[in-house]
Amino acid sequence: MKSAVEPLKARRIYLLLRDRIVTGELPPGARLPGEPALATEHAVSRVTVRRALDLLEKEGLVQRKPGSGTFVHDTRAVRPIVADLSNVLSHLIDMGRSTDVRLLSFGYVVPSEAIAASLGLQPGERVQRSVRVRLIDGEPFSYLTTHVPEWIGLTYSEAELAARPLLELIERSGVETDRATQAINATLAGPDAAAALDLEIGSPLLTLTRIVYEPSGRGVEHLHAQYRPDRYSFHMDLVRTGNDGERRWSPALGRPRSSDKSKTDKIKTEKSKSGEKPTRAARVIKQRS
Amino acid sequence: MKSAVEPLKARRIYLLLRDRIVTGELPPGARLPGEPALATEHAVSRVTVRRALDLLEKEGLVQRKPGSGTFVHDTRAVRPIVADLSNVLSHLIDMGRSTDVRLLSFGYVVPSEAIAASLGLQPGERVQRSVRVRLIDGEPFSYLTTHVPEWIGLTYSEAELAARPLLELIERSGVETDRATQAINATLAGPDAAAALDLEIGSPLLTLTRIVYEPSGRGVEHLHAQYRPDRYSFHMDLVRTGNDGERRWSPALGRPRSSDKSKTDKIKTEKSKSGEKPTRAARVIKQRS
DNA sequence: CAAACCTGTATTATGGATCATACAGGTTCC
DNA sequence: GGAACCTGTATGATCCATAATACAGGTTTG
Repeated sequence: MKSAVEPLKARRIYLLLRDRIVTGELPPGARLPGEPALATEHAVSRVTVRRALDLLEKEGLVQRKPGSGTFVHDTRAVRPIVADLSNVLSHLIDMGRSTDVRLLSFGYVVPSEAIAASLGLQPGERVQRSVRVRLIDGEPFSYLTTHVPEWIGLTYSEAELAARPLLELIERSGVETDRATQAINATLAGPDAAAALDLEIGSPLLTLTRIVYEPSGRGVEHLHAQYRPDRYSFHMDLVRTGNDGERRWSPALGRPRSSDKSKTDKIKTEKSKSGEKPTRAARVIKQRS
Repeated sequence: MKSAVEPLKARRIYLLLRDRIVTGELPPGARLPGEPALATEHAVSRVTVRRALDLLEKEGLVQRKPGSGTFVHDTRAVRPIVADLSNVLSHLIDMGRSTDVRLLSFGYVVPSEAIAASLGLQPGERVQRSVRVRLIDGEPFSYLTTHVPEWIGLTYSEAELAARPLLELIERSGVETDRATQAINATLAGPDAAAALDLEIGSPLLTLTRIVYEPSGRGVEHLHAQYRPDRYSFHMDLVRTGNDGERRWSPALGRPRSSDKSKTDKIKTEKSKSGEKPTRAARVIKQRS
C-alpha cells in the first residue's frame, strides 16, 4: 500500500503560516518564531522551514532581518471587502471604489447534467457559458462562471455581457426574476481560477452558487462564483427571533449597522499607488456593481 | 538561484482535474482522457497521472473501469448537510439524525488582541476558551472554537458546556443576548482542525465567525467555526426586493422551501441503531441543536 | 565585551517522487 | 477474431525535497 500523495512539507508550513497571518493571529509587526523553533514545532528540518519562509517573503507577507528575526510585514493591511447576504457590495459603491470586469470566456455549450437540471433544461439543450473576473481597484477578487439558457443568451452580445450586469440583460430580454437559491461553500483553487485571481493552485476559495428562477419556476441563470477569502467575505447582522426556550437567529434586514468601532469596519479608501500595475491589454470594461 | 518550491506534480494534476469536474466542464458520467493522453498533455509520466487519479478515486469523484476508462462519478455519494443562515440544522432534526459534541479543550486564557477587541475586553482580561467538535451520525463536520468573558464562563462547569448549548448557558447566567454579527469565509485546515475533522492539512474549510452581543453592546461570545465543505454548507432562498432599476436580493425568511414536506420541528429522541458505533471513550455527550 | 539569540550559507546523505519502459488482462469496435 | 484502445502492475534509474550538521556573521541584552 503506497502512502497517499501528500503536499510538500515546505508548502504545508507555508500555508499554515500564511493562514495565521491573514487571519490576524499573527498581527502585522509581530515576530514569528525562530527558524529552529518552527523546525522542531513542525517536526521538519530547518532547511524546509526556510523554504516556507522564502515563499512568504517572496509574497511580501513577511520581512526577514538577519540576526534579528522574521516579522509580519505591516503595510500588508488589505482588509477583505465585505459583502452582505445578497452579495451586494454596497460599501464599495458608496466609497467610490471602482470595479472592473474582465471577460475571459464566452460561448455556447451543452452544459453538464447538474447545471442542465438546475436550469430545468432538456437533455442536449445548449446554454451560454461565460467566465468573468471581477477586480476592485485593479486587484482580482472573484472568478465568476455563469450559465444561461441559450434562448436568453442570444438576446445580448458578448460586448454587452462584458459591459452590463448579467441579471440586467436577462431581465431586458423580457424574463421576470423573482426568486433565487444560493449556497455558500469552500473549495481549492484550480489552475484557471488560480491564474485569474493571481493565486497559487490549491489556495482556499469561498464559493457561492446561485440559481435564479423566473416565476414559472424555470431557472434562468446559474452562477458559480469563487472569491479570494483575503479580499472578500460575507457579512451579516443577526437578531434574536426564537421564542423563550428557542435560541435562534435571523438575519437583520436593511443596511448592516456597522458595529460601533469594531475594527472590521475600517476600510482604507485610498491606495495611492495607482497606475503602477497596468492591467493586461485584453478586454477590460468598467462596470458598476 | 534555487528553483521555487512547486507543488507535487501529482497533486497539481489532481487539482486540475478536480476543478474541471466541479465546474461542470467534465459532467458526471463523462469519460476523461486516458492516462497516456493525460500524461503527454501535462508532460508527466503515466505513473504521476495515476497518482492524481488515485486521489480523485479516493475522494469519490471518479470511478475507474479497467479496460474501459475513468469516468466522473454520477451520484455524489455524500450530500452535504444544509444549514440555513442562522446556522440552524433544521433539516437534521427533522430527519432524526443525531449530533454529538466532543469537548476537546477547556480552559481560561488571555485572548489574542483581535478577540479581546471584539469582546470589548480590557488588556490582560481573561476569557474562557473551549474547542469542540460536532459530529453527525458519528462523522465530524465542524470544529468550534469559542471565547467567552471569564465572568460569564465561571457560571457553568466544563461538564455543562459539553452537555448544553453554549448560548443557553450564557443566558442562564443572566446575560441577555439580542444581536450578533457574523462573517463567512474560507481557509485552509491547520493541524488541529485537520485532525479533528479527519482531513489532511491544507484541505479547504468553510469558516463562520460570530460575535454575540448583549444589549449594552458588550460582546459575550466569540465563535469561530470551521466546517468541512463536503459535509456542510450554507443555503438560503432569496427574493427580489430592489425597486425598478435596482437588482437586489434579500434572504427569504421563514423555513427554506426546499423540501415540501417540511414538517414542524419533529425532534426524534431515539436513534434506533444505537450502540453500533461506539464512539471513542473520551467525553462524548449527546446534545440537542 | 560576551553570551545567546537570530538569519544566511554550505555540506553530505537519504528517501520519496518521478520517469521511462515493459507486460498482463479487460473492453470496445470493426 | 483481431486491432486498438483502456487500466493495473512491476521494474530500475534518476532527480529533487528533505534531513542532519556545521559554521559565518549580525542583533540583542546584560
